[in-house]
Amino acid sequence: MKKYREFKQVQYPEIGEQILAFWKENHVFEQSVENRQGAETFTFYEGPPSANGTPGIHHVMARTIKDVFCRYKTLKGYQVKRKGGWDTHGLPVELQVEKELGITKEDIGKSISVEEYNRKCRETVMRFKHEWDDLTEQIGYWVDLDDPYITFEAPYIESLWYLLKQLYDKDLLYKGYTIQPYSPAAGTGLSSHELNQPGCYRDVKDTSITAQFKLANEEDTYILAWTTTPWTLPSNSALAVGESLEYVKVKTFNPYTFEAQTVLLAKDRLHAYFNPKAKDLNLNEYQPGDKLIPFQIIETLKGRDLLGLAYEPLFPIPALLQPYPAFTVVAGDYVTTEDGTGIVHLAKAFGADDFRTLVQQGIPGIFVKDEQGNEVPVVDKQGRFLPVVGNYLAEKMAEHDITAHKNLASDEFYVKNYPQDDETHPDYKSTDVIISIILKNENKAFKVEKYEHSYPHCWRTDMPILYYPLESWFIKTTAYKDKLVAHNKTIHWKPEATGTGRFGNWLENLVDWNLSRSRFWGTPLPIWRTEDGSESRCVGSIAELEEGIQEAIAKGYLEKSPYEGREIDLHRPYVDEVILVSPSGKKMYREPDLIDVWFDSGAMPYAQWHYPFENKSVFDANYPADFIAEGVDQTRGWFFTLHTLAVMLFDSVSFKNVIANGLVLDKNGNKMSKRLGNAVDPFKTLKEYGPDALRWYMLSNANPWDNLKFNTDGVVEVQRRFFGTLQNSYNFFALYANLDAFVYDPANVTPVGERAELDRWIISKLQSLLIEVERALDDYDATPASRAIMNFTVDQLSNWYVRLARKRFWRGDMNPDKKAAYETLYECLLSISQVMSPIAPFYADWLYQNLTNAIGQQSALSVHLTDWPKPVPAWINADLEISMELAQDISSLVHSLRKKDRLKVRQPLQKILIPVLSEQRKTQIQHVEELIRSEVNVKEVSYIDDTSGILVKSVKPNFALLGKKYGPKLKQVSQAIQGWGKEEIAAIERNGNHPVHLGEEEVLVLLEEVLISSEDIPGWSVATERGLTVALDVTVTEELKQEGIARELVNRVQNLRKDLGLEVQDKIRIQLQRLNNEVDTAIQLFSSYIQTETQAIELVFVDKLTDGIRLELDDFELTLIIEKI
RNA sequence: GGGCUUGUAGCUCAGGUGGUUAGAGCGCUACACUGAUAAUGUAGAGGUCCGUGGUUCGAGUCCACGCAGGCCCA
Repeated sequence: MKKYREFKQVQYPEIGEQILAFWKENHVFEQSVENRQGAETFTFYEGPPSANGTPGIHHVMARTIKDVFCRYKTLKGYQVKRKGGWDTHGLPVELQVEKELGITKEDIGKSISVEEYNRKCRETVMRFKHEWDDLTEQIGYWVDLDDPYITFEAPYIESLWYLLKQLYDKDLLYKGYTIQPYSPAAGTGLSSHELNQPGCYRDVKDTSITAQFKLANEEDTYILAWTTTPWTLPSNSALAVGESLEYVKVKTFNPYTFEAQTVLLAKDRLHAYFNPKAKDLNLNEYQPGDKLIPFQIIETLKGRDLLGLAYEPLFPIPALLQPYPAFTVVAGDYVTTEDGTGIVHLAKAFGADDFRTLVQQGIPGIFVKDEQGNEVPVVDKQGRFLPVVGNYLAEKMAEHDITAHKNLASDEFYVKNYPQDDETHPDYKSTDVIISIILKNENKAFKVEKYEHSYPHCWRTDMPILYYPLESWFIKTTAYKDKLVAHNKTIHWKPEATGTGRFGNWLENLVDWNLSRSRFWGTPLPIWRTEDGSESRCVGSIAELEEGIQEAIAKGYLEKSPYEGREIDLHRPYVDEVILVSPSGKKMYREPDLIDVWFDSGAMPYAQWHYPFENKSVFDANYPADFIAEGVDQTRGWFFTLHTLAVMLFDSVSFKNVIANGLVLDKNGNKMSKRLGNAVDPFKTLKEYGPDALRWYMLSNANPWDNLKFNTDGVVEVQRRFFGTLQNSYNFFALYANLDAFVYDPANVTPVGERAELDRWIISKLQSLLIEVERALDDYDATPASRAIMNFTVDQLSNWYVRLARKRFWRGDMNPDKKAAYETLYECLLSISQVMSPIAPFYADWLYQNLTNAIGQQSALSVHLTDWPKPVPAWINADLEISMELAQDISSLVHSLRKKDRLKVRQPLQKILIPVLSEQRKTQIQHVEELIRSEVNVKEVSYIDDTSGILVKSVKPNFALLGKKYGPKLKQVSQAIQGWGKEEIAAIERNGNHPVHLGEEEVLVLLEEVLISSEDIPGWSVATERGLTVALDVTVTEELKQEGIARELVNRVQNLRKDLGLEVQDKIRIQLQRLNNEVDTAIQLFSSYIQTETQAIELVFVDKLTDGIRLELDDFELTLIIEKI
């Protein structure tokens, strides 16, 4: 009976299905977790995907990485719980719902209620859960799908509220403002998504001004700064320069007022403002109105020299003046000399860069107080100047006699043409133009021109947008910057650069986390405030909310609870209906904002367990995570929010090791997109190639943090080269083990020390492999691990061990050597099944079971329930590994020599000659001499050494050593060494050193500073590689020729046996037609050899064979008949 | 525009701390082997190591500036 299953051909996708069914039936995943009950935990956090879209091939990548390390740690003895999760809130869900319903945000609350809308979102968001679960199973990603966390569920949100309240109580939650795209025409802020709609950015011609800012402490000296939004100039409160840029002071004249003056701008921008033709003009000869304006550089200085310079504001409106350090020069890292003057005007309220820079520099912006005493920008939400500026402009228009298309009142100075005035009116003047004229007249403008650029427009109103400060709730992350940075340094990032670079820099340039989103489907901000904003509170639990509701009912502010007769739902609109009572007894309303969905996912370590309301001990045992993995695009998303919440609330990291993987691109390196049709369908790919080759390809092809150019050719190659070879090796084992009725008996194995050299070699290699794979996986490096396994399997085990050991398997009956060979091969295969199992879990389990089914109870049910194989250091034999490498190299050299002389391996040759320069080298080769002889089919190996007198040595400088010692003189020294002959080499070998003359000087070159080798044997055909030289005796004697003929015949008979479909153990009779020449002689001479090899009971010559098979050999023809006995 | 990242053979990728002749697999060409055979071995062709400067006796490797692709952020 066959103990080991044999396979003609293997369908990898079927193995996937079979093993998956096996896992399910036997609850292998559950067992792999339960088996480790009480063991040390290894905590993994699942970054929740969103199920409102179908999964793509890149999800296979991400999930494979997660799975590999969780499986590995399980084998290593840890208990690894993996709770799945779903991300359910956010804009993509809303947009999808709107698309399907054919509505826009404006319809919400009108044609559709918030209640209805959110119900729709809730239905939509889990739409593709089934596909996701399917994929997860099919690729073998082990994660608990039965009890996942879901971010829209009330307990989850309750945990979020708890965390928010912690922040609120620590005074880390505050209301401020941020510069956002805003449409005055529509009266609403726009998301970046809305701004990226096609057609939003349009080329428009705007009036641009290069304004002159007069230095406070220098006569007639002005800083030039350029802007395409002149209306922001009244809000200017600082100017930014590039610290390392070069600036020049130029003596010249104002082109509008012709006044003599000195201006300051970037050196690289000089040509944009001054005509080179005017370079040599004399400043004294300038007449007002001259076309060419002379100029003269009087000083060059660096940007950093300008820092702190004070200047006078362009618009001296008393209400707008601000205390020092306003109106000074600061450094801006984004300043360039691409356009403008290399000096950038900053208006805190109207630019995100401006805002950030001024906040960092501690410089006030230009704001005025409204009736409530709040600071507001000088442009209102309708997009027009407040009267404080409007009045000034109107006065100046009168003063400078400027006529516009209509009489502009102080509240009619719109910064863009929002009233849609007739721009074709002959006197039409935009506010930008009016400002320009005023500045020109007041010697405050150096250049005014129309400038065409791309500017964003509101997709609803088609009107230009403004960047405008809007109210938002923030988490004061900047207060924890140092701790965030310090904790990050303890995190092990793969690749490291993402942690230090992308993530580290992000932390260094941290701004407060803007939590607010003006949306409907998401976690509501649990903050209630009185209408005047004087009192507020943050609700941290459902109980607290219900208490508050009761209080409000008692007070008469609420008629009844919005939750009367329904389950608690913390979403809008229900929470919006809740009114709370302030400490002073006033009504409090919820701030209408939702929070950033990244808070949802960043809080999963706590919220997935409904912490702290439930599962406190589970949380404690699983915090922080040992390992997480997501795409590198999550750096500022999930990675950041996980880290921030952990540091701010728990003064801890939330993950210790993280892999940030790259993108999966199409085979040409383009981004995959459903629209372009180059997206790879993971289900189709799985069906075709099965999960193992796909997973293996993705991890072995390149490091996961490099982008992967996904090409199915690569999957095919992995399947053929690695899985095919491995399967072949297994089949070979199974075939002969079954013939010999060999069954591996763990209780009775041949001690390694008693096995053949070849066995001990592959076992040594195997130990090295175990160590290497373990080291790589411990360092979260799956790619080198997979490559090492592949290399061992293909190059060492299959192409060397099995090839050389073949004869031991098929020759004779069971004997100790044969048993050891079976055991060795079996152990290698078994270990491979284990170390490959994290990466290729299906095939590995299948292989493991095929190997172990015969020994029943003594093995585990599944490879995933085993312990990681421990390497045995005592089995590592470095000398033997070197010897075997020499055998491989020598064989390769002999093969190439045979090839040069067209001598087939089947033709035996007498001997090879190997020069050896040391006794040690000789011993190493002698160890494997037998192997070499049979591999290359030669009778003997001889060695020649110094005593032979025929060794020809050559010498090369060892550059690494000599370079360090001689530096610039290296060339001379190495030239001298290369000129050495026999005597010098002999001398240095004898004395340990040899002198070299460098002109006058003499230096001693030491023996270890040169490399001596032997690359020639006079009179022999030799080949050399990596310092190893081999010569082959190519003489074919009569005897060798006869043996060659015998081998040739054996070969042909074997082929015929196979053609006839004979089994390995079948016996035959051979009849040959007599030729009466040296062929007959050869065959007779080697008849017993031929008979043994071909299992021929009889070998007879006859005179005439009528139905014989004609064989054409190299030099002769044969006619023969073989028949089964 | 900024930060990070990648660029080595036709393709996919290796190439600690600088060392003179840059490797592997696939593909291609030729030859061989044949009791693993839809497997295997050997040899050959194929390189501006993205470019330009620099440091050095010596640069794929270190530095600077570019170019091209990618991600994130503005």
